[in-house]
Amino acid sequence: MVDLRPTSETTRELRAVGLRPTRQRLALARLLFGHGNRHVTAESLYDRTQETGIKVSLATVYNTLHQFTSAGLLRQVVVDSTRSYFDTNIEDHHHFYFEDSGEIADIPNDRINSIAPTDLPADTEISRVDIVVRLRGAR
Amino acid sequence: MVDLRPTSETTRELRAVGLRPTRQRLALARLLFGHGNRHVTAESLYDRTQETGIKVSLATVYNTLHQFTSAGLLRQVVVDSTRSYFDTNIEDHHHFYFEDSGEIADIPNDRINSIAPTDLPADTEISRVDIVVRLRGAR
DNA sequence: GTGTTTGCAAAGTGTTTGCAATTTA
DNA sequence: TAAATTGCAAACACTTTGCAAACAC
Repeated sequence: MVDLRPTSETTRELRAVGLRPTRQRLALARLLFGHGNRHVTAESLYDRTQETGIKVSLATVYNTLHQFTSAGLLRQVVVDSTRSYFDTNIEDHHHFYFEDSGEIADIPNDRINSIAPTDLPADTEISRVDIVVRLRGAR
Repeated sequence: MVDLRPTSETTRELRAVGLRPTRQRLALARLLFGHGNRHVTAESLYDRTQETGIKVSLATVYNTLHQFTSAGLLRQVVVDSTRSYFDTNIEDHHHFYFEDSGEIADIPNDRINSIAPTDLPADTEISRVDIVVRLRGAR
């Protein structure tokens, strides 16, 4: 017998990457992917769930962010050695980091990803090139 | 009366940046600056003090690394959101990060530091541009 | 029903801090 | 001796984990 229940877009996307579409994962996915590119920390995402009335624990937010990252739905951004940032934009691009506020933003019209150092150490391959333009001042 | 005690190079350098040349700071400075460029974490530097028989606490290693950084003798490198790395090379340059081992190395013949995004957000100025080439494989 | 996921609280990791004792100048 | 520095242990911030209860299929 075929399952005829309505299946949302998000439900399908989670299934597509092998994750059960649980209530918590669906809610987090909608927060993350429903409104353009986002840069979040576990804490900031958890805060949004609380404001929105979503019932989920902080531990589950951490776990879910990592599961989404492993599944290729998110990318982790390293700019600060005290917090982990996650980016919903998984395309090749780089970041501004606002030192004063701790915020992150994608560098628009990013033309600097053609960097490919030729002299790599023996037996290594590039996993990724991260460029962070650290800014002082507004925002 | 003039102080005629022998004053080492390191002693003078510490005084020059306004830090009292204490036994601990001298020993750490010698470990850090005595043998070419180094990339250390507080823990790795502390381990070296223990091997070398230098008596210093881990808290002092942390404090000293930050004091040296504020004084411009070290540069902090962000590559991993769990550990803080410090680099004795304070010139403008970038890094390889060996994901497998957690090690850092300067990118040799670094010709990629001329990146200066033109479209900066309003009222900001560049504090620094960090480029990390993340590698998988050997080392 | 069976295996997966969740939530909680406890444990973990790297780092910072308060303060008395020590050292430097 | 006055001020700066150290070491210790306790506190901290962020993150991960163990396990029983809840959930998805």
